[in-house]
Amino acid sequence: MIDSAPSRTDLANRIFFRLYQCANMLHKTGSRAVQDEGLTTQQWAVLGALSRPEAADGMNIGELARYLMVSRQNLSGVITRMERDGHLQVQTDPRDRRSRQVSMTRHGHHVWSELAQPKIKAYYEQALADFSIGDMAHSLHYLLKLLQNMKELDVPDPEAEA
Amino acid sequence: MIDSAPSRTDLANRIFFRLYQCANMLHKTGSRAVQDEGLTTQQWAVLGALSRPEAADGMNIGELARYLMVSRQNLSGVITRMERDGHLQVQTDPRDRRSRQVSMTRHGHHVWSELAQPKIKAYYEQALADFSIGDMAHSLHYLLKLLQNMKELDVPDPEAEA
DNA sequence: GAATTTATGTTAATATGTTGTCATATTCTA
DNA sequence: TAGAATATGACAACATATTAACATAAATTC
Repeated sequence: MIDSAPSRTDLANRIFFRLYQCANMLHKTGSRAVQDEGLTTQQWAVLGALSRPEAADGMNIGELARYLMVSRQNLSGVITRMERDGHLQVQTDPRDRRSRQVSMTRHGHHVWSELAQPKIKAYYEQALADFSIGDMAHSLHYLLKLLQNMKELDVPDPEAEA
Repeated sequence: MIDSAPSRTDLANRIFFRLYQCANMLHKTGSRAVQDEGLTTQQWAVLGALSRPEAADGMNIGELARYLMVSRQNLSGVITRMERDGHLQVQTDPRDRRSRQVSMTRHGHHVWSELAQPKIKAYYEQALADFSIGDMAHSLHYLLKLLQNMKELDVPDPEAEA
C-alpha cells in the first residue's frame, strides 16, 4: 500500500510556486504583447481601469490604487511615465486641491482601443487556448477566492470591504 | 430575454485582472510573512529550490533561473543579496570556471527549516483557507495549463521542453 | 590546433513593486 | 474658529523583474 495522495501543504507549495511563475510570465509575455504601443502589463491595467464607462470623468491616484490593489506610491510613478508618453493627462481637482484627476488623452484612447485591444484579444486567445468557458469560470472563481483570502491576510479585519 | 452569459473575452479580461492582483498580493503578503527572517517571496522561492534533495550539491545560476523561470540577470542580484545576508554561499565550479555553484549555508538551512517553514505553513493555511483538496488540485491544474500556454507564447516553438 | 560558436554570469538602464516619511490640504472636533 | 486628525500625493531607499550589451570560458568546427 502506497499513499501517493499529496498533502495539503504539498499541494499548497505547488500552487504558490506555479502562481509565482505565472505572475512573472504574465508580466513578461503580456508586456511583450503590447510593447509596440509603448505599453507594459501594468500600464495596460491602468488603461483598462480608466477606459471603463464608470471612469469617464477620470480617477484620482488613490481611487486607482485601491481599484488596482497597488500602493499609491507605486502608481504615482506609473502615472508619471504614462503622462510623459502622452497616454494620460493629469489635472488638479478644483474642489480638492490635494487630488489629481487622471484621465486618458485622445492619443491614449486611440492607442488603447485601436492598437492595443486587438493584440490583447489575441494574447487572451493564446494564453487561454484550451480553456472552455467552464474552465475559465472555474479559474476565475479560484483566483477570486485566493485573492479574498490574501486580502484578509493583508489587513486582519478591514470590515470585509468590497 | 437577456443574454447575461459573459463572453470569452470578458472572462479572459477578468481572469488576467485578478491574476495581476493575485501576483501583487502574493508578493506583498508572502514577503510580510517571512520578513522577520529577512526573506522575501523571491528568496523563499530560491531557498525552496535549493532545499530539495535533488539540489543537495547546489545549483548554478543558469539552472536556478530555468527552474524558477526568471532571467539569469535578475537572479544574479537576488543571489548576491542572499549571499550578503549569509543564507547562501557561492563557489566557482572547478570543472567549469565560468559556472558558480550556489548552495545554502548552515545558517540558511536553519533559517529555512526552523524559522521560515512554520510561518510558510501558516501562510498557506490562511491563503487557502476554504479550499478543499479537490479545489486545490483543480487550481493547480489551471495554473499549470495557463503556465504552459504562456511558456509557448514566450518562445514560439522551443521543442516543448519540460 | 586555430577560429568560430555557444554557454555562463555580470553590469547597465529601465519599469515595476514595497514601506517609510514628508508636505500640504481637507475634515473633524472641541 | 483653532487645533487635531485624516486624506492625498510625492520623494527616498530598497528588492524585484525585464532586455541589451559585455567579458570570459568551454565546446564545436574546419
